[in-house]
Amino acid sequence: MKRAHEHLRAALIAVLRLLGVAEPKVVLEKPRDAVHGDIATNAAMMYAKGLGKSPRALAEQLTALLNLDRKLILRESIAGPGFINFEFSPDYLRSLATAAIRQGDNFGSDDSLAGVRVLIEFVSANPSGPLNVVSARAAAVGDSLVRLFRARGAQCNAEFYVNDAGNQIRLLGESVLARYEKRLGNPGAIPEGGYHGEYIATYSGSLSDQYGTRFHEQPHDQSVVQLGEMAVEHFVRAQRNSLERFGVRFDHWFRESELRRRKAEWGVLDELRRRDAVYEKDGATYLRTEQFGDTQDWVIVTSDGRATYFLPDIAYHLDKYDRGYDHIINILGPDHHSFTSKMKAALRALGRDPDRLDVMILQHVTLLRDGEPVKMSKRAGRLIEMDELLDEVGTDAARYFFILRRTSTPLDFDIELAKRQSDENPVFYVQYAHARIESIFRRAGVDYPNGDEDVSPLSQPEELSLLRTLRELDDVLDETLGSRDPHAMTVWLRDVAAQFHKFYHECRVLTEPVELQTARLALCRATQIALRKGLSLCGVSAPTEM
RNA sequence: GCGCCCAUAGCUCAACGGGAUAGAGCAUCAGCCUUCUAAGCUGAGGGUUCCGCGUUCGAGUCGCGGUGGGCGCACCA
Repeated sequence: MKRAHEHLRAALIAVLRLLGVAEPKVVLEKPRDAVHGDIATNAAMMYAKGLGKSPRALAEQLTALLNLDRKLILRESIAGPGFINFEFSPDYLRSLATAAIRQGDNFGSDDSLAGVRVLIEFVSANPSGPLNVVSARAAAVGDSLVRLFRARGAQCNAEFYVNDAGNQIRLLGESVLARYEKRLGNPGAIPEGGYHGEYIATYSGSLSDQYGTRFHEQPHDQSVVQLGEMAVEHFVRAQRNSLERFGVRFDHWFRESELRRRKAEWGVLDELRRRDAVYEKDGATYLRTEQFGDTQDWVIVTSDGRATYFLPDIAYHLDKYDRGYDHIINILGPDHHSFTSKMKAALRALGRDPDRLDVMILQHVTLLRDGEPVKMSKRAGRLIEMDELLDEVGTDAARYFFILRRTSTPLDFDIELAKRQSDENPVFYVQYAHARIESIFRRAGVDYPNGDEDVSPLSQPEELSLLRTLRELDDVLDETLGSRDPHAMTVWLRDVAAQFHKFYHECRVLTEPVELQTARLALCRATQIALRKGLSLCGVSAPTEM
């Protein structure tokens, strides 16, 4: 889908070389205003000074020397301070329709990232309760990124880090046991820092039904350990179910307990010591993160000899590095601001290249109901859970809404708006375009076009604009992968749907003579393929009827 | 106090490594269905891109300094 761009770039570079530019860098961009054409370059303005010419004079010279394939680029013109604007040939645009039909589900995909290994860690919620809405946002963003990387042929893995070790799991066990004892009518108190959520009580209840008084009778410590482990498995399973329901599947659930079993955190400590990156103070062991670029030093071993969370986390990231990924991407919630500088400093201290690690911090999700903030679910005392949200608005609307804004901005999620089936709802606008196309095929009673159609009758402005927009999927993939943010996909989908609705309004399909009808059916089919592809990259369905 | 993120139309947001007259949707107002889904389309109004200085042919975009908001700054995870 880059044929015209690649051709133009090569032609411009050749001409600039001819004029004496040693290593020309050519920037091609889409003009903001469509009247300026399809592709613009500022090359004449960039190199005018160096070549001792005025930008416009250089632009004249460049265009005179350019040897362009008119099947791809129809014409060029010089404008403004020295821009050169190029216009796609209509034949090139039309060829995109049949190409899309032949590519089908592979439309927009290529192997430009073949051989690149990418690891994306996301959600990684504590296994002590159900997933909340921030986790849901992370799931939507992370999974879409995985799909986008794979569309470019990268070997991309999704990973969930399970914090199933350490003090918090003991607290979880204590909390479950306390609720369990209460249920049996025995005294039991949730410890300080323990878990009070109602889901703990629900889970404890199911235990007393299933196991009777067993955990009351055996030694306290044994019960705490067992119940902690059982609760972890219970909540991990529940989280996995919620995520699968959301269309999100992880390749690997990485267990912190596995690291601890290998004593990986202590191996890291040894290596840090060897590199003289730690010191003792007040009985605790500090990592010299400040020396390696953070704003402060951090404790990695407490004065009573326990590793803090940070140490096994370093071990975990070292493990990611050792697995040989080219890009290691973390998607974290808004309460992890300190993570990036901290972890990069630790990696630097260990002699690793911190640039391989890319940390995306997601901003908050504010749930609204008709504009009013909702903090608690109907069942009191608890944040809204991901499952409750899915019950109300469904997977499609939820996934789309979560990537509708850039990850760097807080997201207002209006539950009533997401449920509303109207023009205010951006998901339905896009899905409606897809369903509308299907209804044409239903009504026509014809087979889908196979890509051999003669599309030369397509010449209306609406038809050509639609084709231009379809081509841009390629640019959208570049952008989403570069920014590690799928949000641009929703902008493009809206644009495709809008261009289609305009076409639909201006151009009839089924009532036209057969040549035109055939060409327009091909265009409709290409649009449908593009919409389905874009939606599937977001994990959203493309309904054929609405 | 230190750090990260954000600030664009009444509201929610776009604007692809700096580009030409800053665009959509919602809301408001005015139109369009005996013809393929009106969950749609067309048009109108609406802006000192938070402020100031700087960098340059050119700044919403980059730099510095402010202002306002969000969030972090544990021998918790």
